[in-house]
Amino acid sequence: MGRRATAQDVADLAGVSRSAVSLVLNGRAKGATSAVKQEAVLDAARRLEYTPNAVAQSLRTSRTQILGVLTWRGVGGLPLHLLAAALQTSLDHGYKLIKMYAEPTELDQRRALATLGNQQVDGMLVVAPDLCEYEPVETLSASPAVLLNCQDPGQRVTGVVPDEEGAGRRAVEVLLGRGHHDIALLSGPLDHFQTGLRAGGAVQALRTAGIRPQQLEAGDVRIDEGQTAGTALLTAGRPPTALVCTNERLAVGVMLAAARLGLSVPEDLSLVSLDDREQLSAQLTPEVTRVERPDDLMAAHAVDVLTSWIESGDAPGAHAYSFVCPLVEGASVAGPRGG
Amino acid sequence: MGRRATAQDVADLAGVSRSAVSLVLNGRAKGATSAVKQEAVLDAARRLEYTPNAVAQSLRTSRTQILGVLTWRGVGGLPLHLLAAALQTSLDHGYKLIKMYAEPTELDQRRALATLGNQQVDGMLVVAPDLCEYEPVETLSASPAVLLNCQDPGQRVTGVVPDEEGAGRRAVEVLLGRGHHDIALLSGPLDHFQTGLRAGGAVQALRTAGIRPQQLEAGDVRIDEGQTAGTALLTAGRPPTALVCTNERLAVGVMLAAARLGLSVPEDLSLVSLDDREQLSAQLTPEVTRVERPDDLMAAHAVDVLTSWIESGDAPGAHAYSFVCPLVEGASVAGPRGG
DNA sequence: CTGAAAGCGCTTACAG
DNA sequence: CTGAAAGCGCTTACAG
Repeated sequence: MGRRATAQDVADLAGVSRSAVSLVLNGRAKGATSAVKQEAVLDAARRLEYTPNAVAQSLRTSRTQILGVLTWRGVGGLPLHLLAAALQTSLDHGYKLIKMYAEPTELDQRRALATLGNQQVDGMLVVAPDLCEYEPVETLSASPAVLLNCQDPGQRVTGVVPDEEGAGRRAVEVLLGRGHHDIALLSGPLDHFQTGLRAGGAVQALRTAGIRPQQLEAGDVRIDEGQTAGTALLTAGRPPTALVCTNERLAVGVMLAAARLGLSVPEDLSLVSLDDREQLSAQLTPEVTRVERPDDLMAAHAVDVLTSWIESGDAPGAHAYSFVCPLVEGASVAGPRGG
Repeated sequence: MGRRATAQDVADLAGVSRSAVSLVLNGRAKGATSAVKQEAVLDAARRLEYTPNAVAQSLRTSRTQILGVLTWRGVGGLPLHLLAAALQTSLDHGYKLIKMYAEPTELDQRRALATLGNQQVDGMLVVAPDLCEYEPVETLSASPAVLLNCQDPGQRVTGVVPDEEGAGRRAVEVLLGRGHHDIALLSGPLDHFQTGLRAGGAVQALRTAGIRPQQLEAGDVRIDEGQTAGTALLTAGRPPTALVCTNERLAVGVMLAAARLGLSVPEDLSLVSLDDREQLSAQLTPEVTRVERPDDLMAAHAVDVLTSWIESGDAPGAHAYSFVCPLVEGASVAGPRGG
């Protein structure tokens, strides 16, 4: 990049000392430096296209304006939307991000955190691909750190999570509200923590309404698995009038199954999906009613908490923030007889 | 994080000078330091859990082991898969990544590159969401930089791109090879550079075979648009026996349209899609035959070129690397009469 | 074979 | 109101 101008170069050109340059450029000259000199510095900086070397600044101030992000691959791959949202907010706050992948093993996590620590990051963000319990290693609880989409069972580190159980409940309530009694639930593998919560919330809402749910468990969260399960459900002796899917890929499969069987949504089957932020259910015809995970809000909140902690210097108590998953109404829900 | 141990601490504990610590830990002690002292240093470092402060190292060596990534939002959002692949390879090479979003405007690009420059990144990676021509600002061409999924029309900066035209051609050839003559093409908006290339390649292959293609242009790359277009195509007077979709979301829509109409793939319609790496066409039933963009290979190559440039110190000539898009056979192609 | 010294580019008390 | 000096934690010629 050629040689970059340094504060010394600016000082030389402006005819002042290096300290003066630093003060003026950092806005601490407030009357301590004559207006003429201030102008000279500003002008010299402009002409030399001077911008301070962030590495040198960091070494001196021991603040890097960098957040470390630790993430890993889950059943649906990386939490790309959460990561993108976190990056957006961080940049808005004037922080850069250094991301590390790690296997969820303790050794790997520790190694990645060490690398981030050497890099002198100002804080850490742990972003889980699937909602889970996360046991933080001690380095984490000792420094500014926030968990996103996971939570510390020991409550030592602040976590920001979606209310997945509430999302499952809400999906069911939409159908109950339209008068459905024959409601089925199609989920991914139930041993998966996140799916378990979603399904659990849905089942609980059904039980509360005195409905014994018909439950199907797909082998995997995939479109084809959804199609297979959907076909089985719809060709059974007495198919339900409504269905909740715990993931939108399953919902796509169900729509394909219904189309194949000549059945219409919502006339023959009302459908509500929990969303995984891939924008699939929104593009189906009819648009599928869904309960979404508020990735943008969650990520923004996590970054807000983290940066204000860094900037205030004192640790807030460890909280668990639970975010409501909002309902987005499509056109896939009608009454039990298509009404 | 409490106070981290410094090289001085290690030197004190080991009873040697700071220089000795640095030499031993960087493996440059080769006989210059007695074996006993080397052991003492290593041992002290271990006991203090010493790891060098990367910021201080960077300031001294003027190497950060950080790559700057510049990216922006395209029609399908961010190029998340390319970014994930680039991160993976970078970490494998011992480089961290700092990512910046920028609008594709020159001002924004310039600002983001300036931030990255202040951070003293060792090199820059420009990752485009959709294949395009990218006019690099001068800072880029003056430092180690590689373009991923875009290319410099002026050929000053190395670019790594997929052969989208070839992908379009290949999709058609699969159908021609099975004896189809009635082949339609469903694309996204043709004024989109990437879509234009895909469609162009397909049309060219069709023309070469003496086939005048039936072309449909969806208003947007969405499932529902694909479904609408697919329905129109399949209910027309004389529907084609085969179809190429330029994007997998369109293919999902076509599958839904076919299912609704009681038509089967591939018996009634053979289908080939160009893939956008969302793993949708792979999860349809039947699995859709597709031509994929080799994101992992492209990203790995871009990072390889960039890091070896950084490490060798001298700029390689600006190249344009074009990557072949491989065919992945599903079960969505048969002969014109379902044979 | 080893240690003392310089210096990367900054910021910030501290004298004058 | 301003400049000279120290120091962040490292690496690397350079004396001894």
